[in-house]
Amino acid sequence: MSARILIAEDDPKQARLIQLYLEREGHSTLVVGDGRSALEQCRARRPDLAILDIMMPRIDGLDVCRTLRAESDMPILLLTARSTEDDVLLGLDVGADDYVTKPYSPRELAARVRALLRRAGVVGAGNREVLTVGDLEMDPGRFEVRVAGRPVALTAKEFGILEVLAADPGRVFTRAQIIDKAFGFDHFVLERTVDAHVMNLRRKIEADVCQPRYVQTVHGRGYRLAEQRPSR
Amino acid sequence: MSARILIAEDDPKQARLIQLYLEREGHSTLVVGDGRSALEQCRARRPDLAILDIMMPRIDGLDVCRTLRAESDMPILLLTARSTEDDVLLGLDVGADDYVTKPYSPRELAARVRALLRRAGVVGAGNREVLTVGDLEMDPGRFEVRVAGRPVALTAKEFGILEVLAADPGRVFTRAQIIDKAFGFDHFVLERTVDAHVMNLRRKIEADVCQPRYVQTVHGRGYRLAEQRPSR
DNA sequence: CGTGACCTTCACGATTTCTTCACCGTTGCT
DNA sequence: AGCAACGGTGAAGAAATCGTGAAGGTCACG
Repeated sequence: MSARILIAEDDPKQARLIQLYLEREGHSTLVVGDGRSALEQCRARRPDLAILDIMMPRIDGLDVCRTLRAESDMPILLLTARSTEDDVLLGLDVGADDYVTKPYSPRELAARVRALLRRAGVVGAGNREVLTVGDLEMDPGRFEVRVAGRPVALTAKEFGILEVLAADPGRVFTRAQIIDKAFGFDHFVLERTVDAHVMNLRRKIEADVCQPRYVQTVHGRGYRLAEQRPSR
Repeated sequence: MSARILIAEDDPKQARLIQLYLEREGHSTLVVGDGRSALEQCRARRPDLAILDIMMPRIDGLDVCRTLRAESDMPILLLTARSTEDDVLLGLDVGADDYVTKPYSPRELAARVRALLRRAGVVGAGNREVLTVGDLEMDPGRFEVRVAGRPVALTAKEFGILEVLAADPGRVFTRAQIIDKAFGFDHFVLERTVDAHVMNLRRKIEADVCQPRYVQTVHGRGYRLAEQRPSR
């Protein structure tokens, strides 16, 4: 349960406090004092979670968050100095997974870190939306998929893959992207593994596996979920 | 304290924002991205409250509201993009219980949700209501559970877990979520601990522990309380 | 200060799921 | 057509997940 955590906070006292608490929980920490370092270290070290103060020299936390979010799904927790709603709104808008407003209790911070870490790796944590594509319905909250009303039992990975594809029907995802988004970004598997899952998935949801109606192969690129042409 | 709330909003960011705020208040949410899904999910899941954006694909919020209102008296809150009076009038005319104009503060939204729920008797009743799932009855106010009329003595944790699951039957909860919601946000416990409690719980409420009728395992995800198929 | 209820963790085995591999048919390019 | 890269497929070993019993710890109560 230990993780590598980046702490971006320009006030050394604050940083030390956070560091102390998190290390007591068995995590290893890395402290940086400004936004640019935060960005660099996140890219280089790929921590399991980043804690970003919003007000920082050079690049502010919001920008760092925005940039990071564009590159990865790493869990990000924002520290907002003021508890004005604008800050919170902005933070979430920018893609943060959670926020803590100062002054905070270190205990709360640690708890939220813990919660975020547990949820990391869980696909669709923030994407609990009922998706419908043609005769295919999926409900991430219930871990349920129905084809033409008939429920289908999928495994975790199969569900994850379908979820990724369904997030943007018609768009082609490479195997690398699928592994990243469905399995978690620290998952090391061969790309061919995706093929195996896709096949199992097809066997469960396709009427004719040779002529997939939903999960289609794009030769040399990857897979996609076909947009269903409403036949009416 | 907790209600099941449907959020119909086509902008994922907005949806996530609302979701985060409401879940922090202890509610359980379900997000849909278009009007048709909103209608379907409302009919199928019967949430305690629906939040509808007016501008949505497929069927707009006003129509959804009108239709829902014709079939039930579920509390409905409309999100209107523009704050023109026409919209507001139209919204209320169509049977909405309240409306919030964008841009709104999440705090305000949460407050209105609370008010609506209280008015509807969902939350105000303080969960004095007895939850019934098949032959399982639980009375959170009394800390009492009965299976087929026979009272069963549960420990605090067992009761907490059952309560979390019962808040939204059919929905799958990860062990992390269960720990957060049942034990408290700052409770530090291995996820496997949940298993132990679930087993003890099953031994008390299940006729056949190997074929759980209530608390079911979802491999790779977590646990859920089965929806009981009314054998009509 | 002993007792018992409860919570948490651990360890083992059973089961399910994941991953890889090898073989072969397809596809796309020249 | 011929070639090389690509993807489908089934099987099998590896790994993850879960159920289960038991041990140790904490706390309240008598």
